Amino acid sequence: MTAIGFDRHDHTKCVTNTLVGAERYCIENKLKFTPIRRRSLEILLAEHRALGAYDLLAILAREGLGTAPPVAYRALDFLTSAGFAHKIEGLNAYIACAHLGADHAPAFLICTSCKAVAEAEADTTRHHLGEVARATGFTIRRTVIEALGLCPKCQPEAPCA
Amino acid sequence: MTAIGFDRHDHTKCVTNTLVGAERYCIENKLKFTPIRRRSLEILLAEHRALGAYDLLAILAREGLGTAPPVAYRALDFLTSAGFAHKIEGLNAYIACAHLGADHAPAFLICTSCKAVAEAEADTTRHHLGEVARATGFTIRRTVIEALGLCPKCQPEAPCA
DNA sequence: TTGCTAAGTGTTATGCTATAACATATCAAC
DNA sequence: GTTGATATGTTATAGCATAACACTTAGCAA
Repeated sequence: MTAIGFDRHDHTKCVTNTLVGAERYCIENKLKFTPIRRRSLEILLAEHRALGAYDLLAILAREGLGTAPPVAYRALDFLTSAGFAHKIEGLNAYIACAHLGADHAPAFLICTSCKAVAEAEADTTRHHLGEVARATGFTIRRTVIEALGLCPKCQPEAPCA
Repeated sequence: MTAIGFDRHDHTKCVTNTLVGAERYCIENKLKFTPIRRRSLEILLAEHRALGAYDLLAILAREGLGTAPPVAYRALDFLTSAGFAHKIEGLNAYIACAHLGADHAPAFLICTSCKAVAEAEADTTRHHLGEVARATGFTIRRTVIEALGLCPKCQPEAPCA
């Protein structure tokens, strides 16, 4: 398992790959990757950090792409539906998907200090929850798996570098 | 593992046990189990369903126990801090703890149709997330593990009884 | 071309969720 | 009975999200 987010990595590649992948996915599935949607994904991709809908809106507004809340929420709905972004329920915030293409149950490690987010795959967890669900007759639509705490950089003994 | 919530069980016992347990815990830890706090827990315990803060407030208001939002949020803060209740992040709602006393990482199966909630223990999941956390140097404070979907009663082919 | 349809966008208004801030009350310890 | 800590009452406001409706654009068919 890999957890993209806290480790060093080639972020330019990370951004490009996701944008290219999203573009291809949209063509294949006849979805419209409009300027607002594309720019919203770019903004979320800029850092591995969770962004509130109104934070996103503020940036879009600065760039003349829309001023009212629905603009941001529509873009976020599109991105999350398509699997290009995820909502972090524990923060009421959004983040670009770090494993685009995988049909996945994402799990997140969320730093409550600097809001950095690492995305991991949650297969094991999913199986575990799946067992309980089967036993009780429950049908799972979506899983929310989040660990809130402190990232390596924000540990008490080693303050943010 | 058990998942309290969807199965038939002696709910009167379930309520009484939790209230008695909460009372004992408060005495042992010198916490004040005031009328508002006690009544709030009773209200959450009434059903294995998630209740919004304002739903709780409406009931408290009807009974003359407070009218402004902070009343409900303070009670909920107390109950969740003490481990008597949990917040369901996926619904922005609250539910009484079904495993009082256990130092636990709860996992929830949440019916998006009728809002029934089953609480299970998430030891396996916790271990799994713990592994990833250790590998990346992340310190976990709290885990949110929720599966959203349909409960046995709300399955498409068998509408709510 | 024209017109139809579906999807996307612009905008206003509103509702739900949560907390800040400050005044008042209660209670236990000294 | 004063002090200090905790709980409660109250007003106001901040933050998150969506309903509803008008307008526009793109694609397709007659």
